Amino acid sequence: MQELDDLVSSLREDGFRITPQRVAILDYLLRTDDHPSAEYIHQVVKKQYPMVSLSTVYKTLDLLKEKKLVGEIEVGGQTRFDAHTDAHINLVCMKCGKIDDLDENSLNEIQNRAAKKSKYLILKGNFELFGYCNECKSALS
Amino acid sequence: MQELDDLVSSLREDGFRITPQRVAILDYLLRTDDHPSAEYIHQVVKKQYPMVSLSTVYKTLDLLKEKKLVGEIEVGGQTRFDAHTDAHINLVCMKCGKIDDLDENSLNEIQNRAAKKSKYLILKGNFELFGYCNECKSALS
DNA sequence: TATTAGTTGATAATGATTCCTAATTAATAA
DNA sequence: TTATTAATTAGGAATCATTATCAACTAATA
Ligand SMILES: [Mn+2]
Ligand SMILES: [Mn+2]
Ligand SMILES: [Zn+2]
Ligand SMILES: [Zn+2]
Repeated sequence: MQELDDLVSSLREDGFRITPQRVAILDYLLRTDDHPSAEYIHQVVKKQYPMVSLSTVYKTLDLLKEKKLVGEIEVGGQTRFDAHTDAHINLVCMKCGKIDDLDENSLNEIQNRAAKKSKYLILKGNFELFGYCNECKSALS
Repeated sequence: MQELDDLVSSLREDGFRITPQRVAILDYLLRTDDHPSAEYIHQVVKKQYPMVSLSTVYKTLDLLKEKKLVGEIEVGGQTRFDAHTDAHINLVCMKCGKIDDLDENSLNEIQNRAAKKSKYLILKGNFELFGYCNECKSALS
């Protein structure tokens, strides 16, 4: 994938070492829209690279967050990660735990207006809607 | 305060027991706009009611969440609470940890539009902007 | 005032995340 | 290609916010 190669090159240019662990984690994050937890990323990546440790997953995620290649949202006491870095809505199903993305044009404008009104220097925004997904709401007790 | 009395009455009508601990915790949440953590609520309430335990703070917060009298946002690995239950933006300072409220009319409309587009049954929304508050951005290294 | 089911306080358990460090290895140049 | 070395990793221990447990207490009711 072109995007993966570009990002890997840019990490190397920034002086970071390119390890198979880092590439595998970034590759998975770029391919999925699952909003996986660190634990889940570990399970997935281990299938292809059984040597990857959970510690390395956490450290790689820290690196990718710092480089703004992934975002994070905290849900139910754990952090879920997302390589979809434009401002968007995350729909969180409170029953099955699924998280879906939803584009919403007005978010950037809201963010700019908020920066002006509040005098905060805004670095990122998280927009979360909690409820039941289409499947889970049908199966409500 | 009238609002406190009304809410206490409504809790009693729902069959919950009215204890001094519960009243003190709800009273503090209604008076502050601090977005306190459970630990912080415990510190504050203990000054007036030294017998309140942290366990009780957590259990009371569960009750108030269930009754939708308080909302919660997860920030930096801990939960912060808010009796301001209308849809609004929470501005989170990543340096000093302060959280400010900011009203934004379009949020309810966004939420309705998202419910239609996604087919989710939406139960609540959290809108968080992260950055540096006016004081902290001036003091940036 | 007695009854009793709901509530509390103290403490243990849990679990996601962070910390620590010896062993490994990606990157560079001889 | 091989040697050098500082960055990175793996694995386990530590942390800490939250949840679970349960005997003692008490708000509500009659
Ligand atoms: Mn997303
Ligand atoms: Mn708020
Ligand atoms: Zn669902
Ligand atoms: Zn600040």
